[in-house]
Amino acid sequence: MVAVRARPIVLEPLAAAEPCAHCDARSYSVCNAIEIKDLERLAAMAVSISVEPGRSFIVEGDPAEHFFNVTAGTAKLFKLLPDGRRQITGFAGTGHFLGLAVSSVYAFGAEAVDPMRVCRFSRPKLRAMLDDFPAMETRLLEVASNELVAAQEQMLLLGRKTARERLASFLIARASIPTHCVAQAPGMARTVTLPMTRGDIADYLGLTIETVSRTLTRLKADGLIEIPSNGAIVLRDRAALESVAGGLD
Amino acid sequence: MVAVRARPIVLEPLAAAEPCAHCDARSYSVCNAIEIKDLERLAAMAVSISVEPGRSFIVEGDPAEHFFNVTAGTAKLFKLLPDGRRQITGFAGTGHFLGLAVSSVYAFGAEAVDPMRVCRFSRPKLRAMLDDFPAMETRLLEVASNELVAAQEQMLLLGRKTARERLASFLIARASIPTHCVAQAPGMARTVTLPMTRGDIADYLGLTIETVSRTLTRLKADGLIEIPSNGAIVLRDRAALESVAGGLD
DNA sequence: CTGCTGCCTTGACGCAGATCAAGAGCGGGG
DNA sequence: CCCCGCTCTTGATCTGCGTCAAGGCAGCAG
Repeated sequence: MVAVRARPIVLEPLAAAEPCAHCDARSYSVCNAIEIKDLERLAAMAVSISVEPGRSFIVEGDPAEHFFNVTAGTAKLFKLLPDGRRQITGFAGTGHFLGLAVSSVYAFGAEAVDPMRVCRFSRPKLRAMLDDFPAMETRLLEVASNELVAAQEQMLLLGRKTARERLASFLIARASIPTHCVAQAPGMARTVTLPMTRGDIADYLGLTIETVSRTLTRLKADGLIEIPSNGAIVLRDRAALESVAGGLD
Repeated sequence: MVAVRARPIVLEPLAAAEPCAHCDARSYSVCNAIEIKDLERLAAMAVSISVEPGRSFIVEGDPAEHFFNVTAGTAKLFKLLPDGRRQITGFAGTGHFLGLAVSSVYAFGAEAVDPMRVCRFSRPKLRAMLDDFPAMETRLLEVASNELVAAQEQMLLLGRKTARERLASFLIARASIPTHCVAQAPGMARTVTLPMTRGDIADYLGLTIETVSRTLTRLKADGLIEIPSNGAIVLRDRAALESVAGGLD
């Protein structure tokens, strides 16, 4: 196992509309602003890439030449301090759009958490596409607005919540991601799958690995969750978790 | 002095293009995507409002009926937990656009820090305007992208930086706001004015008032800053501050 | 002038979470 | 099968920042 940090391998350019029309991610993503008849043009500019776990496909500070669209798997997005401290600013799952930045360089890095597939677009080409299809730009603004709201929520978490509240908030938020939970009834999802490590969770919540581990153990002892395996957590008392996440009791 | 929390008073609807064409904020703001000949239409839908210090003009959870554009003064944007813990997610100065949210309710509150003027737009009207002028939507996406980058930077600060690093970062960031510093040469601004209280700074940086006060005192003792008055700080050693802000030494 | 009211500073002390350290579980390779 | 490497858990101790408490100081009203 050598040179894992090398650039990901380009697999196939998408020649026809086919791949976009049948893409799993389309219904979640910005692409759904494009009508089927125009999908061919979108497909022509996209390049499908697979990224293996641990490999990074966006490097903070590199020239921002591409946009990405996640079609499978999960990425962690992060910023680093020179001494190695890391803050994960978000996890990008299926349908997530990456690379929004006016600047000429990426403001964050991105690395695959599990086996991923992404669609890659060149910035100038996507810009041209946006000029031709204002609906897509509207959709993009919508996405950006939602992320802004999520970012504000995360600032509240990082600035003002306790470790216990952070973990509860994290689990509740994860439970509402369709891809990553086994839904019983709407809003009643019980089992949350966590593709990322404890270290990733710690860096996302502004804590250490040890505190994450201890806090999960305590939530389990309190009967709020079960931990069947490292990659899964069962929400036993969702109402109580929500109340903890909101800063009550 | 009673009922300070009441709704702000509407002053004058803007009848002609005049006020927009001569607006101090136009060059900073999204409005500069609109050509002069179309400004009249923009002016027709705007309502100019003045907000006195301490008065809130956006309430978290209220129906999101309006967008705002700051034309003078500074607002603090914040989220609250039920027990009163507060996280200020940003300060909005002249030219800042507020209210981006797909949701039907505001995701944050906004309160004037100093005497403010804002332009208010109804959401449906602005939506119609955006459909007619895609350039404005493009500009808005640009603004949203920049805020997203700033939000990620703030997450790094809140999740991973020490109190000293947070204050240094805050002062450096403030120094690059044209309205709030006395610029000597480009990038060489020395005096930063701080319209907000220590409590506001604390809630912005995820600290307490006491820690903000102590940390500023220590930065002063170390010769990095001077504190001529409560509302102003002189950056004596900008390079050293930048290095502290970046997590070095 | 005096007293009041906010805001800020400073000091003493406590605690949530970080750090340091030692296993425990577990999957993969030989 | 055992060994190795990795992640996770758990315990002991430390510490940066929060909490509690006591003034200082400037602006304003009377």
